[in-house]
Amino acid sequence: MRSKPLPNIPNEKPANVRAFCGGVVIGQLVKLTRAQSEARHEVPHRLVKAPKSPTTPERQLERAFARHQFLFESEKLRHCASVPLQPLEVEPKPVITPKGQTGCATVIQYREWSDEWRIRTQVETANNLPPQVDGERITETLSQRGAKKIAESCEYMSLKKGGFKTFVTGTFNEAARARIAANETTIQRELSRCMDAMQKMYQRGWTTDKGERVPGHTEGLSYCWVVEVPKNEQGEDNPHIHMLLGWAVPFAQFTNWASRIEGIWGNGYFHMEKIKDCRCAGAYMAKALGYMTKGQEGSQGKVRGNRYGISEPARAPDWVTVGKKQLHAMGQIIADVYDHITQKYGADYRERKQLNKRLDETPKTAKATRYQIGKRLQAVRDKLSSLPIRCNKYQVILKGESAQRTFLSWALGDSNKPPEWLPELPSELAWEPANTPEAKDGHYWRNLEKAYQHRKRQFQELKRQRHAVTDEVCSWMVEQAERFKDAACSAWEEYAYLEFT
DNA sequence: GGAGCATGACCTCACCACAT
DNA sequence: ATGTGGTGAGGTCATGCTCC
Repeated sequence: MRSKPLPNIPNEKPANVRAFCGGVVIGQLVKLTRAQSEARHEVPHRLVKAPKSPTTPERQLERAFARHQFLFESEKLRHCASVPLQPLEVEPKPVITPKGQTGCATVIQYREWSDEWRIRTQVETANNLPPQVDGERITETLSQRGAKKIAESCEYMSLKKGGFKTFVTGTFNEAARARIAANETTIQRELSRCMDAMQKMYQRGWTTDKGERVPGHTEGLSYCWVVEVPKNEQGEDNPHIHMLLGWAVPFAQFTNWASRIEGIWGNGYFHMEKIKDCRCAGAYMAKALGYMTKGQEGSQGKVRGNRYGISEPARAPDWVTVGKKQLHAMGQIIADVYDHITQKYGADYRERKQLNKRLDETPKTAKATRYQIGKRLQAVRDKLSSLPIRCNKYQVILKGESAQRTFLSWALGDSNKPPEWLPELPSELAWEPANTPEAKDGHYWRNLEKAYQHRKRQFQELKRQRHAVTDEVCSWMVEQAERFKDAACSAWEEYAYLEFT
């Protein structure tokens, strides 16, 4: 029986093969061709003339390999029987960071607009300088961060401000394209000029062509735009922008309003479309920017300047740190929760991923199939979003105050049975938040102190050998040490002030 | 996956001047 | 009163590496 092809069976240059098996050198066997082999069988003084089914070199080779395999396996078994196996560490020991450890902490944050709590570990990163940034800013793709900011803005607007209300597609006419190509202007510059004017119109109000006065707004205009530069059929750059506006007007004013804004744009078409379901604005944008969620492969067209923009009122406020505690066991606790969630709901996450992929691969024309996939996808999404928790290896996000309370009291070692979205917590893993780490617990201060101690030792050493140096050098050393101490102290004050006030 | 880090490029904002 | 545009001050963004 041959389960898999034999390795290294030479086809053309068999003489090169030198594999040891059962005392036979395979190369020599293979050297014999079928004709040679048959000739050998036809020796005159043998009773049996050439056999009907001669043992071919291939067959011999197979046998040799089988024998070798057998010997090898039995040798392995013998070895395993005589040498006892080392016990494997099945359950790794929980990692608990000692209290008072420098440079790491548990951070508790809150985001009001989504009513979410985030508990994460924070570690001071290596003090690496970021790369130098200079020259023109040219981007080829929308960054992950940009896509995230846009998605968050849509969510924020939907939850807090009634959502974006108008979807805009703006194009550039030939003259504008030529000016962009000639570096006379940038897309962003054109946009900011337009947004400046629109912002003023929004806040000051305006008069319709029928003489009707439309009052302005006290708050700023919410908007969010993204640039896209696909190639047209002739292979030329065809830049255009997609924009979401938190501004809509009654139907009677719409035409006048839209043509007025198109006038402000002045670079070509500025197509405005009322968003029917304001909570789905994010979907509009995602649809317009198919690539937004599709990783970073390939170029999406070169853009000089920024690739997207979000006005201040439309920006989703960031997380606010409400507490900073000892790291202690929190890193391990988060890792355990992540393990638990991926195990318990793994099937759902996998299904979501699979359905997303299938939806992506299904052509737009197959409406019925797409509808079916979409329906199942929605069901899985709903199921997952009904969980009060989501997490990755380094952070846990909890929806609402009660989930946050449940999580924290569980992490602190509450003996009550945890909800199904949390694992059992071994008692030795209970989190001890202890005292809040201060700036002094960071690497920065520790290093500063170390450096000062080093200088001090250097100086004392020199002082002991004073006879070896001149008074001048000695006083210079004193001055240096003192100067360093002053610099360190003032740097410390500045640092502590920045960090905690 | 998310965030800190430093920095240049370029944008946004508030305000002002001027035209209609 | 409204529209338009200029200006300086201050704000935002992208970038790559690193860590967990």
